[in-house]
Amino acid sequence: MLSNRQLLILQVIIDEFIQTAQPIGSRAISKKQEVTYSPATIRNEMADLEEMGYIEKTHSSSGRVPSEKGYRFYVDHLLLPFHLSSADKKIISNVFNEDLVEFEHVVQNSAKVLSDLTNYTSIILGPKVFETTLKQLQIIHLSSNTAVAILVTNTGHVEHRSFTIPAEIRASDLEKLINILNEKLSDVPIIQLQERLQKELASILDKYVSDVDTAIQYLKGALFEQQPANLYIGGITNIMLQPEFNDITKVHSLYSVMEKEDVIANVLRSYQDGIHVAIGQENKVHEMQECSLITATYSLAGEQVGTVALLGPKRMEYSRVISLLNLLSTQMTNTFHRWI
Amino acid sequence: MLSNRQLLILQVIIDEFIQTAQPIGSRAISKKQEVTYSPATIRNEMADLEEMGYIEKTHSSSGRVPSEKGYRFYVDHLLLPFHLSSADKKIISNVFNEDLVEFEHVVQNSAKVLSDLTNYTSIILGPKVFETTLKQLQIIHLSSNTAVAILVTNTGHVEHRSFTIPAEIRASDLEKLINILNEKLSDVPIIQLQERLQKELASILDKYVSDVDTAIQYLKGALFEQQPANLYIGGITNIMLQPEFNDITKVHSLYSVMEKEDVIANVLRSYQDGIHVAIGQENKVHEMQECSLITATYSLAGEQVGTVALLGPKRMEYSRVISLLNLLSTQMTNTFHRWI
DNA sequence: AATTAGCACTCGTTAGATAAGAGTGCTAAC
DNA sequence: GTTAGCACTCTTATCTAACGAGTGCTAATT
Repeated sequence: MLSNRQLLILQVIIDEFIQTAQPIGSRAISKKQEVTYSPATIRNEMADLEEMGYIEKTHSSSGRVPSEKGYRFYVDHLLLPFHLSSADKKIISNVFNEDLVEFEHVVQNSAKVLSDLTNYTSIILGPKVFETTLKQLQIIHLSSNTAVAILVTNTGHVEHRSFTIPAEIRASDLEKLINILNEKLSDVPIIQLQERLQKELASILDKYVSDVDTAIQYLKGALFEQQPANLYIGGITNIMLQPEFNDITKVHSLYSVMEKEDVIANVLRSYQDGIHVAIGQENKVHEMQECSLITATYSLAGEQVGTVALLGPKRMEYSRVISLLNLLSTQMTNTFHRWI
Repeated sequence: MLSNRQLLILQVIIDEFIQTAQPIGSRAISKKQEVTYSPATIRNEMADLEEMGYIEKTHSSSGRVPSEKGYRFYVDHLLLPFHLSSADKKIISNVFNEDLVEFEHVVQNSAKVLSDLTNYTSIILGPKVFETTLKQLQIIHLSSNTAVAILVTNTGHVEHRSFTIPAEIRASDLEKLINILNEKLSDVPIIQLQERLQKELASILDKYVSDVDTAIQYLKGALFEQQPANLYIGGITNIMLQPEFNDITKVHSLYSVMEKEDVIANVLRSYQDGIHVAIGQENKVHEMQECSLITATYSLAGEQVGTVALLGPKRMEYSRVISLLNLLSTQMTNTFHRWI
């Protein structure tokens, strides 16, 4: 469909625009080493490329700018394998060489490193606690009527909730309840906990514990209400360095949506296995339609548990970013695998 | 020093500027109900106020704008007691009527409510874990050589760290260690934990546990390294709504410093008991010198444990904000007191 | 037949000029 | 002591002209 010359010109336009954020003119293209044609020839090809929708003008006599279709084609067909510098590789692997190993910790550091390396904004969706299994459940009394419930998973993740113990539940009953639960529910996937609590265990517990319904109700309330989204955002200010975001209203609308952790978490969750690139309007969240979002998933025991993403202008360094995400998600998967 | 008329005019200028963000002219002041003088008279007084440094011109024939000295005088001498609307009061007290009581939870909600009510950015420094006491210490094994250490305080705060257990420590020793620690260290202030661990307990533990040094070393590493700052920021995008921040570079520099949690935490910690107002250059952090920061502290058992703050333009609604902070910090203190 | 040089044309950007308007300082009158 | 009046200053908005980067088209060249 596209001639080799058109491919070359499209590639040059996008590469150049990614660097400069300025419309590219025929003269500038002609001057590039790999291009051997005169500006006039290039103008003809550019007119064709524009007709096909791969590039656009900002006004009638301006140079050309990639369209979203252009970026899409570039990402799908023109991406050259990018060789990460050994410095970059080292910085990333350093994240995984720390001694105190913990999901949250690794994830947070990864977010920071990723945003520092790219000057984009990194978003990491932490492991879904639901897909891990229960290691231990504990209730620790703070005073006569308050306590904190702690849930530890096999991945070292800790969830906790404080709650007030209603007068009608006896402390000894709560103790018994927890003992039984630990015995019965150890290594059960978190996602099944609620169901198991209700269905299988109610009858058993009934024998030992009085007023089991209320107790379970409170336990559920304590443990499952308001699961936090587990989202880490790094380098959020980087977006303001991009020339396409020197308009405060654009930054404001983007930042407002970034504050809504549940919205962002849902966006990331909607991308499964592998690397995904959403360019501009391809993003469903309206406020992100001036941006590109690149996501990669990481896994634990073969099960995909989280997402690493980078948010930047449509004019992103796709090649480098994809390589970085690839490396990082692989390393995360490897590291977490070792822990089980 | 200042005549009543000058006080009145200064008050009107600042009140008006806080609302409009526009320089105030003599004509506008004269039109105010409470002012009975002609523009010419007011111009004379304004010239005097300017000479004394309370107000400034933006250019030679502009209206006047409060100087930082003016704001300082306003805050110190002209602040009228502000009557919060009952709606505001209700919104705040609702934060404390939730059932699931927990420091983090209350603090986070407070930050959100505060920024929503004011349209400024709220910053809350969570309770210093050091000033609370240990309730329980736990080690939960994840696998043969990894575990998570959990520390619960009397305030329902939970700290946790994952760590790898070195080969030279026996699991049974770790168990014994924890048992002894729980027995001996219950209700000890967290801040003293490290010291007590090292000095008083080493000898006792020595009898029961082999290679106690290594074990303690690892425990300390797991518990005390990298204490997170415990900082909650709400409504960070609100700053962009202020006309003085429609320059992207200003927003960027401010946001960059807001990302450095340790810097912000130190700033807040530097203000003790009561309400403090830092206006513009009075802020030590350079990036905040276009802003005003108002802080209030809250206490637990008579001990000040955290700080609530609002960051906005110098042109802040000081009166309302101070009332809100007062109410909120009092409520926090009361609520937390009840929990002990 | 493909490529390129040449040229008229378009449009955004910048600089300067002008006018309007808001506000001041000062003087003289009240 | 207060105020009306007026000349003056400075900002802002609008307009115009010149400039330049880049295009599209045509005709010449390879």
